[in-house]
Amino acid sequence: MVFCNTLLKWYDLNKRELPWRKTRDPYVIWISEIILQQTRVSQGLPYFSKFIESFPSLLDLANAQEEEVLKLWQGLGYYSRARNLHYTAKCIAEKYDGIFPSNYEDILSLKGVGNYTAAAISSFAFDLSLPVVDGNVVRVLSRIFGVETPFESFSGKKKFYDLAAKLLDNKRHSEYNQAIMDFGALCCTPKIPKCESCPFVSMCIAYNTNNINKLPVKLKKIKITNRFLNYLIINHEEQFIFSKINKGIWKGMYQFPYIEVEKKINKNELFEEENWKIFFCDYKYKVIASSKVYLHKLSHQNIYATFWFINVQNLNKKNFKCVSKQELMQLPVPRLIEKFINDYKLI
DNA sequence: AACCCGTGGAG
DNA sequence: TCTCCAAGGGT
Repeated sequence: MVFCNTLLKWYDLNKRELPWRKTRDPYVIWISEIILQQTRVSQGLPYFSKFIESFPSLLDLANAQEEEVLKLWQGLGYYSRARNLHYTAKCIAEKYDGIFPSNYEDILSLKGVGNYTAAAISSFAFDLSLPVVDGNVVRVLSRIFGVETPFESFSGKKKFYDLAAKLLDNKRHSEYNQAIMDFGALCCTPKIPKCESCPFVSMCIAYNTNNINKLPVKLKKIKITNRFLNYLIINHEEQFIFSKINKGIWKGMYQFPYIEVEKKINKNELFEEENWKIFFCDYKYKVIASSKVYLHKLSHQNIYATFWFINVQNLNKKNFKCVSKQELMQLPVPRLIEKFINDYKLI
């Protein structure tokens, strides 16, 4: 009880003005929560504005094409969020008659909505008494209450959810949930937290045992693989070969055809690659130039990408999807492709 | 359970 | 340059 009173007092003085806090429209709150998954407010804010402007209501989103949604998401990353968002909008339009579900179980069942997001929507839009447990909450609770169990583990999840539920204010749930996340984002930050102005220093176990930098305990060490992609920039009769990606992390977006190789190789080795030969089989082609090597760092991959400018004399355009510069600009592309296009002023 | 998924900013 | 990681979720 002392905890939530202190927290709410801090919030009254320090809270951020954020556009999605001005509404109780579950659609708008849902959009904001999906955008903010693993994403900083400063990065997500402009996307939120664009998104709501383009799709003011759930039915606007449901009636859109997936490509439009991905185009608006371009540059934000984790593109499955955009695909799931669109899928779920259509699902709500059909299954729930366009009315956003108002109970926790139904909200949780939506694709792209997990424990955190379901609790957030339930709390912020419908004032249900559910604690949110996100990265901020885990960090704040682990430090103040000295919880050393990693949140990723099963027992860790139970500990943090139990503790969060116990601390939840029984009147101002929604504000309490906003407060603890703002507190984590502004005061109890991952690096160099502002302990000198923290209202919980006297009771904070991490602070008083000099363990601020050790909490929260995290398990996962992700493994990063290197990939070597050679994109083929084939401009034929004012059009580029440019096709839709049908699987993987960039599914639904577009890119140039590419030849992937196992390791860093030189030009002559590349031209002797089996996949290179298969791609160009009967074509008369000439390699005009190549780009620098782009290093594109993803969460699980380092992509080393080279773009090869190639002229093909006898290209059979029926075998490829070709688009004009104007069409290309309208299509959703991963950041890597966008950077290349900008660098070479293809558009 | 363990591993997968983007991008950019801070330090 | 390098590491960490941010309003997590799906498989």
